[in-house]
Amino acid sequence: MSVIKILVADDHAMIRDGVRYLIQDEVDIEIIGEAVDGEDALEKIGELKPDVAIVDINMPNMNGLELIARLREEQPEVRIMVFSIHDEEEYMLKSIKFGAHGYMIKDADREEFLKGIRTIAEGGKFFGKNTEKLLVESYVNKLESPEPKVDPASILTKREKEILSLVARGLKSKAIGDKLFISARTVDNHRGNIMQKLKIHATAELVSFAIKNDII
Amino acid sequence: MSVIKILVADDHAMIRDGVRYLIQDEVDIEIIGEAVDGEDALEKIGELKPDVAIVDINMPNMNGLELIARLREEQPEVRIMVFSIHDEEEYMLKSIKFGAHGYMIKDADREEFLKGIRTIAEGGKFFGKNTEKLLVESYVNKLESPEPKVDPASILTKREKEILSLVARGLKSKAIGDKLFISARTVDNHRGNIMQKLKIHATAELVSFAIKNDII
DNA sequence: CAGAAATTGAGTAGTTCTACCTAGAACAAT
DNA sequence: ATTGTTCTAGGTAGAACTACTCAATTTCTG
Repeated sequence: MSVIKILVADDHAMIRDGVRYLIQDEVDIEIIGEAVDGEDALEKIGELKPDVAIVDINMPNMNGLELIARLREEQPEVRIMVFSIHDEEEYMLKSIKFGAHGYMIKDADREEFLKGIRTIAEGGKFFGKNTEKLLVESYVNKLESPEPKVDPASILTKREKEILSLVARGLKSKAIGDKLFISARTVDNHRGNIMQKLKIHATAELVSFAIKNDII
Repeated sequence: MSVIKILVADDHAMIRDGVRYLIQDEVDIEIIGEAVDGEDALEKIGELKPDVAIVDINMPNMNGLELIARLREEQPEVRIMVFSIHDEEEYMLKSIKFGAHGYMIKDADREEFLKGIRTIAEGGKFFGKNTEKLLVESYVNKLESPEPKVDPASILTKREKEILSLVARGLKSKAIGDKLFISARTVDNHRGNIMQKLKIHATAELVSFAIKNDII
C-alpha cells in the first residue's frame, strides 16, 4: 500500500503537534495538512485530498459533526477519524451517525492511535478501547427505547447557532441584537425558530442544550 | 544558566507528547518526568525535583488547583506553570490565587510557550497573550466593585439550590412549584433571591451558573 | 437563472420572568 | 426569649420571552 496521507483538523495547536509527534517515525503515514477549524478543514480537504481526516468535535466556525456530515456528502472518498476528548456515549454515537469511520479519545496510546489510522485507511472501522463497550451498551439501550431522539445541533443554521451561543452566555435579545447589529425582533424570531426545531419551550432548556452540545 | 528540568502533569497523553515535541530541540530545557494525574504529579515532583512543573487544571484524583496549593506548601521551590484549555478569567484567577507562577492556554504557539517556561524558571511570572488582557479587565473590575466577586454556590440555601437545579433543567416556575408542592409565586421569590445573591439578571445566566457549578 | 433556504423585520397576544414590596410560620442560635 | 435565617406566599409593574402570523432581501444551490 502507498503512503497514507492524513490531514489533522483541530483548533488546538498542541493536539496537532501531538499527532505530528506520534507519526513522525512512521514511513507509511504522512501529514499533508492541518486545519484550525471546521471551515478551514472542509476547504483544505477539498484541495489536498487526504486519505484520512482526523477531526476534533469541538471546533470554531463549523463543529466536527457538521464537518463530518458535509464531508460524507461532498467527499465520500475521505476516511474520517474522530479524535475527541469526550468519551461519552453521546458524542461517539453522534459521530457514527454522521458517518465517521473511527472514533478515538485523546488518551489513546501510540499503538492504538496508529492502528486506528491504518485500519480505517484500509477501509475498516475502528473504535478505541474505551469506546467499544459504549457501543455495546448503546445498542442494548436502543433495543429498549426506539425513540427517534431529536437529532443534533446540525439542523440549526450558522446564524441560529451564533444566536444560541449568545443566549447561552446569558445575553438578552436586546443585547444580542446590539452585538450583531440586528433588531431584537429578529433575534426573537431566530430564538423562536431554534426552539421550534429543537422542540424546546424555555430559555433554560435552550441554555442547557447549548452547553450539552458545545454551542458556546 | 543550567538546564531547566521540567515535569509535565496532564492526563492527556496527547498533550504530554505535544509538549515533548515543542521542547525536543531546545538544549536548555529538558523533560525529566511526566505525571498522569494530580497525585502522581505530587509524588513524582517530590522525587524528581524539577525546576518547573507544567500542570493541567482538570486532572483525575487531585485537580490542578489543589495540586498547586499543596506544591506551594510542601515544595515552594518548584515553579508552576498552568497549562489549560480554559481561557476564562475564573480559572486563571483561581490558579494565581492558589500560587501558580504562570498561566498559558493550550493554543499558545511555540515561541510563547518556550518564553513562558524560561521566564518562570528564572523567577518571573508569565501569562499568555490571551490571558493578560483578562488580568487587566479583572483588575479594573475589582477597582469598580471592591466586592470579592460572589464565589461559590455556598451562599445559596438548600432550597435555593434545589430550585436552581430545577430551573437549570428547563422547568418553569409553575412546573417547579407543582413538583415541590409550593406556589409558583414562592418559586419566583426563590429565583429572585438567588439572582440577587449571584448578581444575575436572566434565566440563561442562572442555567450556565448552575451547570458551571455542578448544581444540576 | 430559477427555486430554495437563510436572514432580516414587524404585528399581535399571551405567558413568564425580573424586581421590587410586605409578612407570617418554623426553626436554630445566642 | 430575642434575634436571625429560611421558607412560605401574595401584590404590583414592567421587561422579556413564547408563539404565531406575514413579508422583503440576501445568499446558496441546482
